[in-house]
Amino acid sequence: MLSESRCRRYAESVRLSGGVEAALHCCVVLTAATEPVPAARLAELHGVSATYLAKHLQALSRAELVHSVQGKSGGYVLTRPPEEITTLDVVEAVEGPAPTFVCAEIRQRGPMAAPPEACTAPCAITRAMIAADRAWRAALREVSIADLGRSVAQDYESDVLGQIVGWLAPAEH
Amino acid sequence: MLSESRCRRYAESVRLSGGVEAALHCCVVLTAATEPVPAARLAELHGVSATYLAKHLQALSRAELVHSVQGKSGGYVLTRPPEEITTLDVVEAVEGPAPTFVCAEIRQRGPMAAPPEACTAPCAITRAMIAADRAWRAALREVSIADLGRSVAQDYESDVLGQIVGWLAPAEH
DNA sequence: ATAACTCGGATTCATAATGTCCGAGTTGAA
DNA sequence: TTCAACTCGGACATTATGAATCCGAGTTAT
Ligand code: FES
Ligand code: FES
Repeated sequence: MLSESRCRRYAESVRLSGGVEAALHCCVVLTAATEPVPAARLAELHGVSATYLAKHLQALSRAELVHSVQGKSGGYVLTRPPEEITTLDVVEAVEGPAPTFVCAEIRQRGPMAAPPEACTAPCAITRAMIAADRAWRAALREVSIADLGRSVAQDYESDVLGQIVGWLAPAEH
Repeated sequence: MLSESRCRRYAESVRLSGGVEAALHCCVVLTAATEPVPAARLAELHGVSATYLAKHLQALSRAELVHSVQGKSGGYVLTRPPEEITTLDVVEAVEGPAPTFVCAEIRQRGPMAAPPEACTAPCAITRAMIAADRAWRAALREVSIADLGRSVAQDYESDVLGQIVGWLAPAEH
């Protein structure tokens, strides 16, 4: 459908799901919105599949980051002020709380297996991975949705968010 | 085959491939080894599929982390002293150099798309993700394979690495 | 010279992410 | 009060990616 042939050579496994990008962009938009925004409208705005984006918004809803308003003029609204929603919150909501590294306890397999009673503490390798994981999450926790909104505003001269909100509201109904 | 039903509920996408764990354990073992170790032997030691582990060792070989010695008593040897091989080197070799987050340029899609000429710099969201990615890699870079070996030695009283090397060498041949 | 043992890349299979659908619930207006 | 339209919510196919496998090329010790 799309002509894009975005060379996706990169494809081993550390990559995090594409839905994260959409979810974050949606959150930034919601930062500026004053009324509930339907998922369909957000999808049209971003040019992505409506049903698929809905799936991710549901994840945000489950994580209590956004509140869903049903009914005729319903949609999604942020539950907390944007300063209190971190990028990490969104990422964990969409990607799940899984750690980047899961130890399969390799050390307990094979002929030289370590006895289970010696494996109360995590393996040294696991510890290193967990430390890195913590660093990653800490960095994401430093940035709030509000920060992202401000950065976007600075990037473009014009008041992009304002324009977008304007486009959202009147919408031929 | 294996009775383990290791509940793998965690399954969204940030998780990094299981091969990393095996590769790192192999590197730690190679730290102590004095002679080339065949992939098959490493696989047996860890109780994992030989052919699959070979795949990952090849990745390490391509990344110039280990040198492959062919022939009758060949195998793998570390190319550099273990102090100069970081955990990050191994992870990148196995998982590929892909960043954790790839921006699909959502901002350039849809009715309110930003014009391409305004998108020379990466999106604010991308910047945040890149920063977190840097933090993650920095943490992994801090730990060398030699460090891991030392930590393992401290964890267990007995000289595990020595025992393993002993098991590797004589091996009914 | 031979034979055995090594790695190397190309191939197949299974899992999980992507993308989609229709039904339940709620709101707003007539 | 009734109705109708619009919303979200979870359950369902499809496709891409990772996991696991195989056999062939090359090298070395005998
Ligand atoms: S046993 Fe899993 S990382 Fe060492
Ligand atoms: S356009 Fe890709 S992260 Fe903003």
